[in-house]
Amino acid sequence: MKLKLTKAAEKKLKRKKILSAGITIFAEKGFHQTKISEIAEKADVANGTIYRYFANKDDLLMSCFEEIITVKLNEVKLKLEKIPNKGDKLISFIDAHIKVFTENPSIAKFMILELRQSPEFYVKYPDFWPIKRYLAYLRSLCEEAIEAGKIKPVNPEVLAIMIFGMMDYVLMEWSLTDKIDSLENIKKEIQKILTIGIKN
Amino acid sequence: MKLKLTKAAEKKLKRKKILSAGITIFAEKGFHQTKISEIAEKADVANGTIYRYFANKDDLLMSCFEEIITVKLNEVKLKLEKIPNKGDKLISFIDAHIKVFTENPSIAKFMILELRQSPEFYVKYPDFWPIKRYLAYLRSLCEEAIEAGKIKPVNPEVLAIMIFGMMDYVLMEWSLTDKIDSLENIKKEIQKILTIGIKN
DNA sequence: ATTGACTGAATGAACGGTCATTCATTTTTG
DNA sequence: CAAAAATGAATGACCGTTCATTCAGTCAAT
Repeated sequence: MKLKLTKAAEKKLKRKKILSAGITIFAEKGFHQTKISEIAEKADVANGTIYRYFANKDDLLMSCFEEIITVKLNEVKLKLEKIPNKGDKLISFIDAHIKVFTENPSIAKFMILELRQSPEFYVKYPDFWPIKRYLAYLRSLCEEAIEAGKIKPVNPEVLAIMIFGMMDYVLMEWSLTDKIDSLENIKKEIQKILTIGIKN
Repeated sequence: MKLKLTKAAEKKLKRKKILSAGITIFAEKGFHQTKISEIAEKADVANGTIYRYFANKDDLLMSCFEEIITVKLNEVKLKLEKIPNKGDKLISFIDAHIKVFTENPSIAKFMILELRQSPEFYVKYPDFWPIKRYLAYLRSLCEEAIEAGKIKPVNPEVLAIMIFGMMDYVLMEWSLTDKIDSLENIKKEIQKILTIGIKN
């Protein structure tokens, strides 16, 4: 028996297919090196079809971000929900972040490389910047940890940005070279440095 | 009396002029949004002249990086030379880095934004990646501090990447928004967190 | 059950604007 | 007056986007 899908469901499915192809190819080649025609081919649709789902190439990229951030933020939240004490979540965040963003290679590459290349879009569409939601969540973890007295009363905004930036760059180096340590070691090192500092 | 320059000196001067125009305009608009003709105009040369000094647009961008990194790395080194004890340099690095990369707005923007957008070039020309020299210096500071017993024996490679990435992202947020604290506060916060950690 | 008109999705060839790059010519230099 | 350097108009490749056309599914009428 062939599954019968409603029209709306089919549309959503095709949209997802284009997004998924976009994520893969943007990750592989970067925004400017990626041709719409390549994404179309990978998604098994015609060039023009993409424009029935997305206004233009910019919009497609931003939608890919949106998609990934939504999915990944939920995954991270889910992982951290299991931790009973609110104040303890911050340190586990590093764990969850690394897991969630490295388990699928093409998504990892998309986030790590494409995101880095996107101040161009940050400047263009500041209101739709999807990372803001992710950073806001991280900041809320910092605030909770401070309130719980688990960590020192530093500026939560700055701390969140520091943690995110640090992991972003570490993961970029990790994904582009093979000289750097294993992720497991990196994770431990980051957690250690962040919690107790480097001072002897 | 008009200064007489040798041919070689004049050539170097024109090269610098093009580089300086490149840095300014790349910083303003990003690589892909910048037209060679704009750089030519700013540098007061013809389009074609640029191609007598640089192989192509990629090469020009990479040379701009090269130029900035060389100059700025020297400035940072100079600042840190004044610190007598080798082990103490690492914490002052944060100070020097922020000063050197924010004192000239267009250079700051170039480094902070253009560098972020360049994994594309990192992948294309890994051997010429100029940031490597900067990171290598930072790593050597970490190693010295460890040897001197000033900081805990963490992995210096990872620590250098963490510090660089952290500052890169913080400076990007700082340069693109006005919500974030003053640089002076940010600097202190980073140094505090890095030295003594966040744990209560 | 068959027909055929209707609808909106999908198509992909073609368009058009944009630059990076070239090179025949001019200008400068020594 | 060579030779080298600089010029900038012209070239042509590239690719995002469009839109006239095709196609597939739906359904009302017979």
